Order: sequence, then structure tokens, then C-alpha cells
Amino acid sequence: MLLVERGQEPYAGRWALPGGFLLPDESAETAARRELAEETGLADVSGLHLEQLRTYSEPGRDPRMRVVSVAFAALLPDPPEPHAGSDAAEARWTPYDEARDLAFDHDRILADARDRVGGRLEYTCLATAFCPPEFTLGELQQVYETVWGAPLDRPNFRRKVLATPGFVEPVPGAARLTGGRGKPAALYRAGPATTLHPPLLRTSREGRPA
Amino acid sequence: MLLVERGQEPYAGRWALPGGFLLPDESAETAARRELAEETGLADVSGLHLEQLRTYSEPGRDPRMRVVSVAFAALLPDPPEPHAGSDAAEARWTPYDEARDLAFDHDRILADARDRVGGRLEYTCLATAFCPPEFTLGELQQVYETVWGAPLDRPNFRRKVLATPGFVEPVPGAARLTGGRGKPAALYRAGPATTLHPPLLRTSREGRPA
DNA sequence: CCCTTAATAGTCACTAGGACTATAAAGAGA
DNA sequence: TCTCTTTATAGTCCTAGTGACTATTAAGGG
Repeated sequence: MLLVERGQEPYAGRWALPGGFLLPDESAETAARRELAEETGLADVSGLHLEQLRTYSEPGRDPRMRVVSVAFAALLPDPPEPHAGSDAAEARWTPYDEARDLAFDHDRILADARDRVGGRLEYTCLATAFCPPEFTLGELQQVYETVWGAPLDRPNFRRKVLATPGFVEPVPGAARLTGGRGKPAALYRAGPATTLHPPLLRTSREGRPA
Repeated sequence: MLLVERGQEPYAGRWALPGGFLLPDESAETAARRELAEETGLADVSGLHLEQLRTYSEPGRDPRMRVVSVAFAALLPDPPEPHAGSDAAEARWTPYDEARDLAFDHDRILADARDRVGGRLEYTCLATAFCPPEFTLGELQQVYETVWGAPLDRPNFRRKVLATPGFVEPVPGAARLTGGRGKPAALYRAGPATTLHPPLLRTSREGRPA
């Protein structure tokens, strides 16, 4: 999770999700992409998947004034070192489990985000957006295991992924990733499919329903 | 679909989704519920399921000024006759397929709504929100068939629904709905479950992906 | 008194997938 | 150099879920 340390009141010194205000002539999507580029320093964020989560509009969620926030999730593999924005003291990547006690209602937003992304991993090919352009099935599986917080059986995962047409396709030339510890893994890239049929379901879905 | 005929420019005379503006101290959910009560004349909308869909913020989507809309879907069985609001010439219920050429970007919003609700029928017990407090499995099946636009096999649907713990529970006293044409159907009510495991999947999902 | 309609019960076979074992191919360490 | 460990890959077995059926029951209509 990309978090920024707030430099000003309210919640000065507390960590928060990065964000900003809409400019007069941009959509929320455009603004989110702009803020993402600013915080990460990434030159090209145009190809990144940006997913609108939901809108938070409860009065009083910002003690200063009425603020309506449209939350987005962006998924980037191998993220670069972040750059703190203007009103932030610092910015850094934090594991999900350590991102606690955030400013405003950002704990709630973060939990919703994980929920949503975890759910979309089941029914869409979203997981490849977390991977570099060429990846091994082990890396893809780690995406699922990280977001879902549960281990998966490797042979079954492999069978399922390869049996889904268009999910992944092998890199031509029988390319393999060497340098690891075990047998070199074959390299794949994202296929043309966007949805998974049938879905790749978590066996036991604990946690927040509906 | 509850549509209102616009009485003023822009799009005067065109049908549109009902909506309104946030009051200074209410959340989008509260505002949506208030607008729903105004348009439908329903006294108690507190128990209705209201689902936030997404937020539309493209500049220029309203020619008058910058408007950001948070779209919600409410599901009501046996809806009452609507009452046109202040700025609407008329209000009426319209089948989904006849709700075309709406004002603003409301065609898009409506399509997104159907998509979202159709998807949630697969994984949640949302369908019971479309039914009266006591309903037959045939009525529940019609919800799925209407939203998905495809017929379902009745015995299989029945088996699936009854095999899902907490989805529906029989009304005590072996109550049945008589007065129909065939064999009287047993009455059920919504159970405590909110999610379906495993999901009730559409066999062929055509249409808009991801 | 049939005939139609709709609900309900049950069968059969196929498939996806969970659990598991076995093999292959690399690096690490003795 | 020869294990040993690690990881990828291949394959097996079995069961729950479900699509496609057929059969039966119980109402109303002509």
C-alpha cells in the first residue's frame, strides 16, 4: 500500500492514503491518475489499471470541511520509490497488514479496497496487472496468495490458470526464468481474456460479506 | 426502472433516472434514500437495499455545470405508483429494455446498474430483495431470469437454491400460494445468509466484460 | 371429466476442482 | 562430485456441483 505521512493538521504525523482534489476540468479517474503519477514519480501511468472502488460522503469524515472522496485502486508490479507530495511529510510502501490507524476513514477505505480487489481476482484476469509483463505462474500465484491471505495448491492453481483460455499465454521461444533456486519456471504474459469462466474461487471466504 | 420525464432544459421531455443534489449535512446514501422516498411516495424506505454503483464525474456530462453523480440502485418488489418530483413532468416504471435514449449519460448508468445487479445475483442473496416478504421459488427464479435475460431450468434452480443454507427458509405451517393456475407453490422467505457459496453462475455470460 | 399448467421429485452423466503423489531440473553445501 | 534442498511440472483419484433430462403431483379451466 502506498501511504503518505501527513504533514499538516488534522491527523498530522498520521499515515493516510494519497489523494487530492479534482481540478475544474478533469474526471475523478483523471485526477486519480494524476495524483498517482505525482506520488510515485512514474512517468507513464496511462497503461495502469485503475479501478473505481466507491465514494465516501459521510458528513464529518474530514473535520475541516465537507469532503466527498472517490476511492480508486491502482495495481502496480515492482513499484518505484515514492516521492512525498506537497502536503505530505513522507511517502512509502507499506504491507497491507501494517497499514493500520490511518487518518480519516482511510482504514475503512483500505479494507474495502482489499475486499474488492480480492473479489475481482476471483472473476477477472486482474491478477496479471500485479505482475511484470513477463511472469511465472509462481509469481501469479503469489498475487492471489498475498491478496487472499491464504496459500493455494500449486499444481491445482497451475491447472486452473492454464485451462482458462486467454488468461495467460506462454512467451514464445520456451523462455524460462533462471537464477532462482529450483527448476527454472516457464514465462507467461497476460492473455486477451478479461473475465474468468468459471471463476477461481476462494474455498473458504471468511471476513466481510456482501 | 423508475424514470422521470424532464420538465426543464436541458433534455426537456426526455426520460431520465431520478436524482437530486446532496443537502449540506447528508451522505450520498442518505440523499439517495430521501430522493427515492420522494419519487416513490413510499413511507418507509429504511429497510430497502440500496447499493452504491459508481460515481460519474466526467466534465461536460451535464451541459449546465460541473455535476458529479453518485449512482445507487434500489430494489423494490411490487413498487407503488410513482409521484413526479418538482422538476419532473412525470414519473413511471419502465421495463429495462424500453428505457433507452435517456438524458445525460443515464443510458450508461442504467447499463452499469444492470451489469452490477446481474453480477451480484450470482454471488449474493440479493435476489430476495426483489421479492415480497413471502415468495415462491418461481418468483425468485423470475428475478434471475428477468435481470439475466435468460431462462433457467426450474428443477435445477430449485435444487440449487434449497441446497444453499440460509438463502431461503420455508414459511412455517406449510403455507402455499393458491389461486394460480397450476399446483400451489410453497412459500419461502429470505434466510439469514448474504452470500452464496458456491455462486449461482450464469452459464454463458455475454455482454460487457470486467 | 379430461386437459392444461405449474410445482416438485428424482435420475444420469459430465466436469471442475480439492487433495495428493511423482518426476524433473536447477542451485547450495558437504 | 555427489548429495540435498528447492521449485516447477505432470499426473491420479475422488467427490460436489450442476446441466439436461423424465416423472409425478396438484391445482384450475373448458
